[in-house]
Amino acid sequence: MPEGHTLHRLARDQTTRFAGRPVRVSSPQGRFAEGAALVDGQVLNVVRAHGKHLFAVFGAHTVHVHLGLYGKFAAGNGTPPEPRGALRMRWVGTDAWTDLRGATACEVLTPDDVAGILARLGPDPLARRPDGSLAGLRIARSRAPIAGLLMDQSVLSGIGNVYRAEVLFRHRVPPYLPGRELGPERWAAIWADLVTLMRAGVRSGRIITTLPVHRSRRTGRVASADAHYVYRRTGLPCRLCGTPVAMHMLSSRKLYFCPRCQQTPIEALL
DNA sequence: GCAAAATGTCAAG
DNA sequence: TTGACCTTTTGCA
Repeated sequence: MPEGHTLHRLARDQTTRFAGRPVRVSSPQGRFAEGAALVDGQVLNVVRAHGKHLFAVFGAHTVHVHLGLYGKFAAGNGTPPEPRGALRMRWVGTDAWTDLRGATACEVLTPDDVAGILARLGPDPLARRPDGSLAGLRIARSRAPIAGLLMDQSVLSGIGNVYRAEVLFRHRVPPYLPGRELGPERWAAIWADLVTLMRAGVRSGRIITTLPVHRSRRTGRVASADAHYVYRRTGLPCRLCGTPVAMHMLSSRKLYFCPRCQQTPIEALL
């Protein structure tokens, strides 16, 4: 589930489990063999996330991982399992191991390379001191639909298709509204909401946007079918107004929204 | 047992 | 705008 919350959670966990000690790094699949050799046996300093990018610092070498659509880490304690399938990268620490498969990017970078990537990324709601003002300026100058801008990692980073759809619904924003028509107050509210939602996502490891409405009285849990307002709910009734949830393709990604709750005020009056 | 889909990005045209 | 990339999971026969 690689939106920003996943990467920040991974950074935190991997730092806890591996940092401060040497890590055996290998690439059973072979595709990362050269990179692995550069850092194998080195002490891991820290793992950090910015948006959907993960940076594991081994002295002057940084392992950069981008999970893309399919990438996934598996992890455990004790002896790692026999390598199976396309295992791009394996870490083995003193009592912990982790396996990476399917990532779009897994490479060793210099500090300059890392700075170059960070320079291309917009502010991250999961930063220690979140500041959405730069993203707000970009949005206020753009004619592009807000639904597209939210997914643009150079405008703000870490938002994927789920948070995009859900936050627009939560604020009743029409997805095609041009960025310049959003207004600063609405942007401030959206940004603050993203900070809250994504921090909750780091804690739980899931994207739940419907709390507290759909939490079970008995167990306090949210069923996966109840975790979202519109994401992947095409044709199902909107949880607020009952209108069937709509799905459009926008820039070849699926965009989910409620055509009634997310109308512009003027359209709503017609 | 196989096809399709999945939370993403980049390069080619 | 379209396809390539990469792997696992889900859903249908």
